[in-house]
Amino acid sequence: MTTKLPFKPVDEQLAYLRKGAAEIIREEDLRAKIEGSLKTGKPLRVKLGVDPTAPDLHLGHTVVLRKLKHFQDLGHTAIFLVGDFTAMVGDPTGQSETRPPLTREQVDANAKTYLEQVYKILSRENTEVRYNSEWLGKLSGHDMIRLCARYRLARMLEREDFRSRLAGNLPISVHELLYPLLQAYDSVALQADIELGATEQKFNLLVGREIQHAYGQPSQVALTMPILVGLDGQRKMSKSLGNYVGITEAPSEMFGKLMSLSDAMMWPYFELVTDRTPEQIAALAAEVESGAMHPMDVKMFLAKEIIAGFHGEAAAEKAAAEFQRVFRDREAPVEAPQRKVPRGPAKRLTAFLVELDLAPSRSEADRLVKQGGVEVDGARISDVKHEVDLAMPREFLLRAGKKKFLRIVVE
RNA sequence: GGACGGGUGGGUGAGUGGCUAAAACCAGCAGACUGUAAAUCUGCCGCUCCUUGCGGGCUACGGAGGUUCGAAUCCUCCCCCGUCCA
Repeated sequence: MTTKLPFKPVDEQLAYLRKGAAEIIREEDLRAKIEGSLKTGKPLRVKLGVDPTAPDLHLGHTVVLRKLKHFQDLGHTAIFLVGDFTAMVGDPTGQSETRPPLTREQVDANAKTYLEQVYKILSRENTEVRYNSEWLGKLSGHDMIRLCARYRLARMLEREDFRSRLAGNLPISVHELLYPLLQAYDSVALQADIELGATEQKFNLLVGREIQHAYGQPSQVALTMPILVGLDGQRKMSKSLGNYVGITEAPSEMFGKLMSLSDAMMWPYFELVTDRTPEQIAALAAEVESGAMHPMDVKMFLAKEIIAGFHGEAAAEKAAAEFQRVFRDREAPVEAPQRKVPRGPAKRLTAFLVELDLAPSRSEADRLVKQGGVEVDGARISDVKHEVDLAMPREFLLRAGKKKFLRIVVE
């Protein structure tokens, strides 16, 4: 036995890939493709396309990236497709309204930041990064018409967001209909064997299957991942809803956010954003159920594990310790972010809060103080007229609301 | 091109001349209770000024003008969305 087997057995691969997946269309096809690659020794081409619209990734984005990594782990080819061309079209998926297209500069800048973050999950060396302007930018008018001729309007309008917008008398621009076709054409150009996406991408992925077929290629397998519900436990994690955990956020920040998850919500998180196996997760759930473990402790595992993935073990431990100290033991944080302030005459506390970005407006600061949400060195200040003495160099801890702390250094 | 309906605060959505900074609900924020969870309760929820008061000023109902002592509400023009017909 000198030849090293590049791929694991079919069933083992399948089990690994199935983990956390919402749907695999069709699973038989996936099995066949894996078998084929075992025979020929050729890795499968797995495509994940992203719109470089939001350059700040959050945990929601990592769900599908993690699945791509799984393919990578198994020795297949991860194709990270930057939809630089399609971003300028604006993907309507999941949007209740037309998305504003981006300019070339925005797209380039976003793509760059995007990739840096992506490599926190994917292996840099083994990822094939492509830009779809490479082929979409070269399509002639004739090519476009040929592409459009391959699909039917009625089928296009079956898509949920088109249908509901139509029903709700909301605008649909014609170019939005092109988006699924262009995405499908990407699969043709890349000769994708598998395309990944969130469940909301299902329609687009299926169009890919049909278009590939129309262009004489075998249809890709569509593998969808569930959408990660945000911290509010209600809606999809997204930056604009503010219910997200950014992957570049500070460990302590992440920790606080993850701990604010409801108990029930931590299970999907274990499943979708950690590497625990379904069996391990089930075992934990059983322990919580039986009372052998406190849900909060389990949630702390979760938080630590996620943070360790982005910031390392040590940082995760530190964040956990700090969390315990501040919130469980109600002590002052050791590591509140510091802010240096020049010496000067005394200042209204409310004005000071706005200046430090602890409140968006003077009125808001006023409310915060009146409602007892502001503390200086642990002492609640509820007098709106309170003035902060900045005459002499000194240090104090300022708290605004539940989570915001700043160590103020007057110099 | 024609006929008709519509555009209100972060969202849904009331409101047809003063009592409306604009109902209600959702979201959000703060406090209490907790495990910074959830649930619950209480309060807040445009900006700004101060004498922090059921206080003053400013801004706001697609845009611009106009009528009026007074406009989200009436008029004119414009922009945007949808429906039906072609």
